[in-house]
Amino acid sequence: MPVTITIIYNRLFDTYGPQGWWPLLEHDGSNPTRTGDIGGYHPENYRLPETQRQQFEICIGAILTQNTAWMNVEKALHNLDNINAISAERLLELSDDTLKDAIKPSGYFNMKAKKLQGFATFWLELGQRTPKRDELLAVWGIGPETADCMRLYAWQEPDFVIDAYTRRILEHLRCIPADADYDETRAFCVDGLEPTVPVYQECHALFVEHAKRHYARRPLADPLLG
DNA sequence: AACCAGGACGTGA
DNA sequence: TCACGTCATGGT
Repeated sequence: MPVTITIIYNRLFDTYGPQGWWPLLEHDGSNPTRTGDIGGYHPENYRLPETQRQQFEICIGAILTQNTAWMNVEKALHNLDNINAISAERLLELSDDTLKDAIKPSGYFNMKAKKLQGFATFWLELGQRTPKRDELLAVWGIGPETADCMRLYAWQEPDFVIDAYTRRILEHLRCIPADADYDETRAFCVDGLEPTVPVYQECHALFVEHAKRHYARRPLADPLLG
């Protein structure tokens, strides 16, 4: 009996419950918010984002979190918020040095400053429209995962997100071959899973939560070793 | 104190 | 196509 994505999803959801992604700096507090080291989650509220500001925040967060711990991204987002730069117009008004300084905690600040400026320009050209996946991929600095994150969380389009954690888990469970690429991994996830935005959002977030707990690359420091 | 984090791009073979 | 180097800060 092969392990299907449905079985995995149901077990993860039973274990961890709704994750409330994508985390936002601020949102309607009437909905339950996960407390802990990192705020901003909004379990069971699938109506976010409700403003263009939140939509833009998700997009730049998706860029800033490339190969970077979310905690560091949060610092960068707070810095940008403090200079009122969570908006395409304001972000483009910043000098390179000001922008780099604000996002420094998220690492790769030279690259990411360029990526944010490129995306902000694209955002303004886009207007109110929902970007197609290919349009996002054509923007320098936006690859498959970032594009899917933007569409799934910022624009509520049912694009399944594959990240390193998802690959690691599915490979370990022998659901996909070791050399599976993005699209092959995505095909496994999409096949059999209810193609709705809430399910896709939760599934991605649940993979991350599960991997953080059980798929660390190396064991955590053991006090026995001094 | 090394190891790695919610990737993407440029390069050479 | 593809394997590999580069980008960089901060938590554990």
